[in-house]
Amino acid sequence: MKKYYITTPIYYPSDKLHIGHSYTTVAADALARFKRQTGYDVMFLTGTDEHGQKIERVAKQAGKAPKEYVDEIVASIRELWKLLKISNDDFIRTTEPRHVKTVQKIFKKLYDQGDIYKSEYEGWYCTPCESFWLERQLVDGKCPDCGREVEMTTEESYFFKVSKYADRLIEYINEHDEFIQPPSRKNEMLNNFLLPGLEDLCVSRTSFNWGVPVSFDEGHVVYVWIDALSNYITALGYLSEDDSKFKKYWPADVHLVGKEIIRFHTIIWPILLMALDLPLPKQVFGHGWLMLEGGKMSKSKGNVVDPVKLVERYGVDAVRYFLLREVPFGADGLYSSEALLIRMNADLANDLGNLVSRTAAMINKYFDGVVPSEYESSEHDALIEEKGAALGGLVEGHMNALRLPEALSDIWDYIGSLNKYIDLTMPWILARDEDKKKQLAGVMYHLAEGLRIVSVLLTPFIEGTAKKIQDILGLEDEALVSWESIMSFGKNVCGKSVKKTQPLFPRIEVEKELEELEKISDNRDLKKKKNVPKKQESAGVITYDDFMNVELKIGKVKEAVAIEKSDKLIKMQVQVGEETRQIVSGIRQWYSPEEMVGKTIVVVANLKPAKLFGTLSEGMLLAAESDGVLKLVTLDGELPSGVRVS
RNA sequence: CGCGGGGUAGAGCAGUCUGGUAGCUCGUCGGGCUCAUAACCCGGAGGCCGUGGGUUCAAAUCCCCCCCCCGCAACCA
Repeated sequence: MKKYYITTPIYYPSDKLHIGHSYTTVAADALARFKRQTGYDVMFLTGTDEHGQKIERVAKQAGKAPKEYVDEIVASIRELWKLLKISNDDFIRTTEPRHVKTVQKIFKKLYDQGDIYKSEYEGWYCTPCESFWLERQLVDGKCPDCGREVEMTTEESYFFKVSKYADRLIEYINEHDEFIQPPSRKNEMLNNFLLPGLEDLCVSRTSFNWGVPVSFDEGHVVYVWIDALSNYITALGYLSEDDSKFKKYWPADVHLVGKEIIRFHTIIWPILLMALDLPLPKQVFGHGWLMLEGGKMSKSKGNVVDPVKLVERYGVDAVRYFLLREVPFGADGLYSSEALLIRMNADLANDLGNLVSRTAAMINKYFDGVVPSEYESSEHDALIEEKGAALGGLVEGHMNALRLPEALSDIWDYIGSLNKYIDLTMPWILARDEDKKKQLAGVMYHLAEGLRIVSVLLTPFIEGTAKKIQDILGLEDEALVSWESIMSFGKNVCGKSVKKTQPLFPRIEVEKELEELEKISDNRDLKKKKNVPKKQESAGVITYDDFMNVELKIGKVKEAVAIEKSDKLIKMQVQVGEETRQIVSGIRQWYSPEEMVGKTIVVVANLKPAKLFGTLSEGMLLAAESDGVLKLVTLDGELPSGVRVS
């Protein structure tokens, strides 16, 4: 039996997943299901990438241990995949022992064979900025950001000799056109990263703990990408007692990834595999993103689409269909509620749903619900038969090239042919003449058989709907819905009892529904606002002492300039008592640098300094924002700067 | 000159590699039909292919300049 190993990226559980993640996973699922249908032994892997500084930090903010924090999110991710009918064979978490142990072994192995070596990260260090600088970056030998003294510092780290394998990788990429897909990505990787030359990669960190510990050197954790990428082989049991799956499925046939992480999958990952003396994955496919009107999805833009809500409202098949059909695979697609509703109406309700309805209704009306076995052919049959018999091959071709929208498009082209076939043969006319009963029988048979083929081909994409159609057509026998059974336009449906039906998909009034959605999102915003005070009453209460930990002081803005190249930042020199602080703030949308000068503001004086846009900020100013309007917190009257606010 | 993607009918896109009648879906207008979920089928209208220049018998397509949008990168302490 031929095998097929397909993976999704492992997702980062710092927050709930949005429709973009669902897209990748649904696409991988459709491919996995298709391969199973066509006789492959499939391994479909997904999972979560749970380490790293960011998780450590957000967990802390939530007052939880990292593991506790990710456990909850991972549970919600598993729920989501269940909801979207994802048929993954395994789910790997990078915090599982099976993964951690193997990553440690991999790291050790590479260290022992000399591909990972310990060295020192050396550079000029500016303590307040917490930054390393190269000699050439220094301005007059001082920190280019804050102008203060820097000192030569070194930090211990492990490095991976990626440069050693670069030539081999370039050669491999050039000899295997199918390795990086779509092809435009290949040039991007070669020109931007590989050909200019690779520097050895720093593969350990000492600045945080939430990671896979380096087994032979306490205090170091493995660089998160080495950790994460390894999931594709640790999940198969590589270097474990039972590596039968690894032997069976590796190398992967497809790593499906978002375009933002192609680089890691086509450079670091293959080099890691080369160092381990393992075969490379056959293909890394970087698909595009689902964009929203107004740009990329992101939390800060407040435009994240919750897949759970969509499925609850429209059903899993509508959501799956939309994702797989609407987005050109390999390029960016656009998500909008309107586009989703239009797809549902036009393709699912009108074309497919209605075709099933009218076919079932006619077979019931004219033949008591039984697909006739005896019939006469008509001049329009040939097209339906030929297209029907060829459809499986067309779809298979597209699927093998990962062209999912095109596969669906071809299926819908056939659905269109069936709808047209009804108009051409005009069965309602034939039904008036008893002599034409056999011609009518021929029409019914072709429609039912055509729909049988459609239902089989739809299975990997929208299984629920496919099963419904098969139920209506009375196709209980597995042999009648097998892949082999649709390779020819046969008489498979003859004699089957066809049920009367309810519509497969409702027609939705787009305008009304959009208004409805608008209301719902308004309500949601209201709820959010109402919830805030409640929280503070309970868990969020702080003591007086807690509050006094925050040192708020009066400050006067002496100078203010916009930071060039940044849209939002203003750099200010603020007088706080005796000292002058540099504060960087993202308020340019609301205040110009000129109007900031002379303002009396409230400053958080004991905030840890941080770098924004490469510029040091020693504190933060208070302001309030609502619905896109931001107002500074200022003083009602005059007081000297430096005075404590409490 | 940071990197990349894009500007084609009212909307969303294909066509550009390999020049030769500008195409698809939705919408819109008109017609047909009544088996069906106001659905289905047919037809029409609607495009200086971002601007300007060049190559060519011929440019959406190749070359050059410019304009605009978006994403990435750096950030909204």
